[in-house]
Amino acid sequence: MNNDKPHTIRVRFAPSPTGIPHIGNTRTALFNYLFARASGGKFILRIEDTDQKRIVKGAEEAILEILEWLGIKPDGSVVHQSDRLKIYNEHVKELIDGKKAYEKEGAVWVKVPHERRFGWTDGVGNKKISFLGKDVDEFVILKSDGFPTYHLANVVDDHLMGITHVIRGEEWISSTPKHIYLYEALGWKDNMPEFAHLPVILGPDHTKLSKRHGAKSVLDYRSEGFLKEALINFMVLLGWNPGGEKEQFSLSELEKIFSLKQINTANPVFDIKKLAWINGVWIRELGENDFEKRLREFYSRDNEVSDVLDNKTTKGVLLAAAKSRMKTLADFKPLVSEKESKREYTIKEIKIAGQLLEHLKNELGDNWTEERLINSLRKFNKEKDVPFKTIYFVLTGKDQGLPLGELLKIRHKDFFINNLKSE
RNA sequence: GCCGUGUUCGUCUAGUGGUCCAGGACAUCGGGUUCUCAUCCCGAAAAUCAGGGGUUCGACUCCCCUACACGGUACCA
Repeated sequence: MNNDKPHTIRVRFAPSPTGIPHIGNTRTALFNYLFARASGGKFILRIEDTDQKRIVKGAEEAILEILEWLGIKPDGSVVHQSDRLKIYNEHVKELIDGKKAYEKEGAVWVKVPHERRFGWTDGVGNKKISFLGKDVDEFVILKSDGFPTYHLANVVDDHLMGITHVIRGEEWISSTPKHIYLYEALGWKDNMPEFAHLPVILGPDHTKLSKRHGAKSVLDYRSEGFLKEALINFMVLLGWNPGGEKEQFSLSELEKIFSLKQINTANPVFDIKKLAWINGVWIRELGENDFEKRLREFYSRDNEVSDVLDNKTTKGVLLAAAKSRMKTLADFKPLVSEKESKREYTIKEIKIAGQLLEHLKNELGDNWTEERLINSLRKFNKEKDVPFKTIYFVLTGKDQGLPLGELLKIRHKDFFINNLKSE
């Protein structure tokens, strides 16, 4: 099976369904996927459900949904290790028969020769890593519950599935000598995969990324209004850089230019500010129809926002005006909501509101157009020496927001008049 | 403790012996455009290249040591 097309690159993403993958784990999937696409190879999804006790309900569904949403589609069908117990058992037996493994305390163990040295050239950083056999602990390959451990199942599957490159997190570096030994013991030494270990993402405090500081899943980010394009762009730039000064990359672009050689060896620190920035970049990149589609998906259960989007006559101006003012899709509602909380007017502002109301009545009468409005506000600004910042506030009840011209089109003059009357 | 890996502006990074008294981006600060806020444009500040030894005519780039960080040290993955 592994020899049918020896030159085809095959990689796999092998998560265990013990929780919803956070952004770091998802980045591992992304890198595998990109490497496969960039080299014309295959990207396989394998669920490593060998630890029955720690399986979390819904975790596998979440993994699938993440890949689906991101557009990182696995090739072929999903493999479950729990379906392959017989295969692992056969290999365990082979190892026992060959005196490479032994039973002890109800489990099957392997001990690597102490005098040996196990080394490889890592695909990340292209550097040699090696361990002395004496530093590799004796380990279990088959647990007493009949399930294999990662070490055994991983090696057997990678070999049988013809995996050519094992791209995984750096927490596996010290296990790699065990894996190399297993390949040898099973007689597969001559077509071992290449190993590439990705540096893990650190939180802002330089400790391992955890829930506390942003190790959320991409599903969490999605519900906060982040775009998949931005998440992909952000993840790929954590530890990978093609060398130029370009910062914005689409998935399809990455599928062409990605390379393992350009992955850094140091641990990057997660920076939410940069994620927010790149998300804004991608929002501004959206065409009007696509922008509306994303908003409708995001606000599918919000009637107020849906109603606003249903108004065909104002939708165009609204979307155009909102787009440059958003970092996430969640920023849209505060921009358009009538119910948005307004702060208290100061005494001075109340006075100005009254004056402005008089001014506009005299200047505009019932004929409010954008041009007439702005011109008369300019006049008010000059005559009364009231800064536009204040004018904007007394007209809208907010310190910032959409431009007045757009607001006139969307909400009409009564909106302004009511704000000038209220205090 | 032991084993492994890493260390360039606050952060992401460019840089593979001379073109680097170190370039870009985010964030920060200042300015311009402007009806607010953004967008956009311009500019500033920000790294004695972790520290110390070598090697070399010459080191951010090669070697060694130290410090620190991260990973591993489970019948978890």
